[in-house]
Amino acid sequence: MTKERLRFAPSPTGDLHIGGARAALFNWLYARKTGGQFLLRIEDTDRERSTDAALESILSSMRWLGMNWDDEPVKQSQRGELYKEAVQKLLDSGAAYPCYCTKEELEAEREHAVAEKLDYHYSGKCRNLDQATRDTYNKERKPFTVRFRVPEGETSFEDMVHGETTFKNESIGDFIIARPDGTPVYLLAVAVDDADMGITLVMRGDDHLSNTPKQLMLMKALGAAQPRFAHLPQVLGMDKKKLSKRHGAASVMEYERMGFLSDAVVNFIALLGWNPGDDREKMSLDELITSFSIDHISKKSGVFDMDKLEWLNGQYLNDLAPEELLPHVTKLFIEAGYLDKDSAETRRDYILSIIVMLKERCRLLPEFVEKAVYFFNDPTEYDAKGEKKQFKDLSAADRLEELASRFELLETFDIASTEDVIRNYAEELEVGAGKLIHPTRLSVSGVTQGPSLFDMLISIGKEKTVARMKTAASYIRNKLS
RNA sequence: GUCCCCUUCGUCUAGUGGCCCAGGACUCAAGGUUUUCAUCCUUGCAACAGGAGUUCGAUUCUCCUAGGGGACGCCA
Repeated sequence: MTKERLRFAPSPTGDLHIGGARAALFNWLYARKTGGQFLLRIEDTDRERSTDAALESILSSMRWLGMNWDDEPVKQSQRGELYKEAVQKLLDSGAAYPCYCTKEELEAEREHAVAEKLDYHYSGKCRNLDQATRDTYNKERKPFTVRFRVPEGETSFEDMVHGETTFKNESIGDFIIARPDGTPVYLLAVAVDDADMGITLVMRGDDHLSNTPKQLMLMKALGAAQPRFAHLPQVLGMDKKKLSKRHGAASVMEYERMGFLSDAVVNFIALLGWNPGDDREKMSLDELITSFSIDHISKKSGVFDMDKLEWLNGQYLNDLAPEELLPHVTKLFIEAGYLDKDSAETRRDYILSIIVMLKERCRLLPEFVEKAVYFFNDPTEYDAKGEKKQFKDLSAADRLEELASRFELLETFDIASTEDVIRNYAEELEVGAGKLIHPTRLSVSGVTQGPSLFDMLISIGKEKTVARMKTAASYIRNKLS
């Protein structure tokens, strides 16, 4: 069996879209699974909208997601000759013809059809022009586009996800394949490139389903081998409309910025319109490769559910070893001003301990920053609700001060000793330990929730713990006097 | 308008004629664990678009209707 050759063909007019990323991923997975080739083709024939920056952004998103490609990416803008030859070949064989209709004329035709509620196709006005007329037009240097002469009959193909799909050719009007300046139009470029690149399987969005017969006809007329097709369902936003900027985040880059892990994003995207055939949800890249199969691709378009992505990301965050999280979290801490580069080195163990305490409490990377403030800064204010409950009278201040001084006397400030202090004092006061734990937490962290109090205290250290408790005590006295 | 595609819980989905008064996951709700929060565990709510067939039997097959999407560009 010959090796499969697949391709992803983005047009560099913006960042890598979630839908595009999914198409790329499926192609990549299939290529890697079958030991085939995964090629990149940059569809930049629209010079107006294509930019190098967009191309770079797309490539970097692909790298971030963990996809690599074989060979150098092919750029359509550099293959003008190839398309010209193909157009000439089609012209010579009579499979295509020059069309001298102007944009205005065509526009009028179209408007007329719409007004009359008629099915619009190109009228075929220039289809059977005699040679004499063409000669005169050419002598006048009348600009012309090249149109493909759609043959009679029907075009059908076996789509690997939709099954046999048939189009009547009469429902397809003669379409333009080259502009007056000789540049090719999408349909032609794709047909020529897929043939030239030896693509064996085209996997792309199902918005291309009705383009497929046109490409097939072109390839046939060109005498090229035809690839197989697999059309992927659309990715929709929560409102069931095509995912776009208005849905908040439509590009891969935005998810990176929001603090998602690439593995979680890939995993989630893979499950959009595909399933492994069993109940697995959290899957590594390798698992995805071995499990991937086209017959588990869905026909139904799917909604991008951010809640589920966040949940998945939380699973990844929680399952990752602290060491693996270290670079990500350190970077964010530096950005937040908690650390500088040097102290990040020396305080490695401290950061690691914070990660251990917080990772099961976070779903997104940036949550580490907000949840870790008090590991770096003294609280500047106290949670309002907590304050109302824990700092409501002078005895709260007394207790904090008493605890602080008992902590101060401790020779070893560890989990066992701090817990002893709290529990013993609670017993003396004949109250539950919670009565001391909650105010202590609030005084040291400023918030009412977080990791185990004792873990937190020893991590912050005796000195700071004591100081913060004393500060809180005088804060209470001040407020109540 | 014409052609093509699609239709299972709010969402992602399993299901290829009996195992389905439809299973899993997210969300939500309730309970348990926990010093708090989170994690984790348990339980619950919640769907085969509608109608005709075919069949002993349809979520699964056929047809029709409705709804949604795509194409009909000198955009890709």
